[in-house]
Amino acid sequence: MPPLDRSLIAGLPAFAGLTGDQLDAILSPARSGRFARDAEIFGQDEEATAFHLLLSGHVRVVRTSPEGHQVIARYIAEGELFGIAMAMGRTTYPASAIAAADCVVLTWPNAAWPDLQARVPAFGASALQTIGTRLQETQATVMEMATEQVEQRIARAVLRLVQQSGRKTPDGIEIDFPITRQDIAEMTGTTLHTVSRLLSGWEQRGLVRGGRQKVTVVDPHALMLIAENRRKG
Amino acid sequence: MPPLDRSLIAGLPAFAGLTGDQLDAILSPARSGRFARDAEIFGQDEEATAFHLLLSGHVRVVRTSPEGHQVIARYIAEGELFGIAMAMGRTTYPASAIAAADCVVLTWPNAAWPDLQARVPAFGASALQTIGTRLQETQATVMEMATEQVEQRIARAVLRLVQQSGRKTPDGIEIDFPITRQDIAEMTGTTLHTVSRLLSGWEQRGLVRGGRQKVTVVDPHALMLIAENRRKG
DNA sequence: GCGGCTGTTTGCGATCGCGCAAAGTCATGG
DNA sequence: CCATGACTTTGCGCGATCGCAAACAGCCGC
Repeated sequence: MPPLDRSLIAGLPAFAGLTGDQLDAILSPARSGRFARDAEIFGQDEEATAFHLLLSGHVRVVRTSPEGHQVIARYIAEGELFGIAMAMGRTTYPASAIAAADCVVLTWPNAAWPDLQARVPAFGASALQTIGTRLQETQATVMEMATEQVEQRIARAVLRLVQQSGRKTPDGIEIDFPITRQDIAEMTGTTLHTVSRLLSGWEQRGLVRGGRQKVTVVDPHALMLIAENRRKG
Repeated sequence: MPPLDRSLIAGLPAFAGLTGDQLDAILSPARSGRFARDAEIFGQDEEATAFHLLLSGHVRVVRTSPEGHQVIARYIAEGELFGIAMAMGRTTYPASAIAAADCVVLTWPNAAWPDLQARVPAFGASALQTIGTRLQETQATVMEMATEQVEQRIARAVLRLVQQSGRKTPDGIEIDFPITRQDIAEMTGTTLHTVSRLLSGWEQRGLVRGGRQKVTVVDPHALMLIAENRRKG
């Protein structure tokens, strides 16, 4: 494996303020790998042998129920840790991680964790914070699913995607990795039919532009209004 | 404040295998407090100044949306940590904690965290694991809300409550703190009317026995069947 | 350039669960 | 012992969303 350069991670918020030595300590047990789109980085219920950081690309974290239903727990953006099941005492991954686009991933064997945490305490803190933030976000998702209409949830999901991975185009802001209606349905707990219908409606009203595996937001403000549109309560 | 005795926490799984000195180190910055039923232990969006451990009683963790909707994120059982927002870098509590029954709570000021973690590394690991487990559970909740019918979700919620806080009675296993239909609705993302209807139905079929702020499970196995009853997929 | 595949759109009927409304019923305090 | 309030039950109608089915459309490889 080639030696990894600290410039790979020096700019990441997770490692802000670390010394060069610390960066090297972090990188020395790491390996980097490439994953083509749709490749599985790790699978649900597989033995959790490593944890990961996404250098470039997009990763979809998917949970599959015993009945075969899939739910997209989240998309991982560049610079984020993922697959840190082991940090919380699990021996298997609770979800699968799929490359939503071509990816470059840093991987550490779990065995490196104690030493890393000892040598770079900020790394452990970063992991704790990552998990904590996700807990928050996941609970926010629960609230949405409990209290909001499908249209609001989809609006929120699209806005989140655009915010996380938006790319400006002449038409508006588009999500810069391929995403299907089915994917959006699996993020919001609905069906691709309903997503398609809603998006079509928005497109007719000029809020978004659709396309094959593509969504472009033309009028984010209008989407925000839809997301906030209270009904119950 | 009275000196706290290590026997308070010596038996808790979170502190298994610690020495007496470590237990004392953990307890020395802690204070204990009592909360009557329905008292607020901390409130959502309040400044997070402390973290807590439930010694006895039951605590309900509630999130309220800007529109005023309430969702019960979880019930805290005896021996569990809660309100550890600060560990993940937050300055305010993301939810309220209400005593669902009379409670005894240990409280540590946030300032004690770094020292504790240094002196008793297992304490930090315990916190990380607690958060990790909750993330798992919360994601499981998202899956349920995305893929299951209301009846299944209620069955699951009741089973979880019974498992966590069940008490045997001649009639069956009852939840050993007061819980309303409204509470169950807020756990499962539905309305108290629907919960009431479903529970009435179950009662007629002899699966449960209802009562004012009380649910007794007569036939857990049948409830499990309902919970697993696949429909979609 | 042409299948064939994958993803998208749309119609329609069924239904689950909600919202509203009103009537019980149990516990508590005066 | 009764009044009061909190909790629960139940009926009814409606609407959002699903499930099924079928037609369409962009993209890839041959």
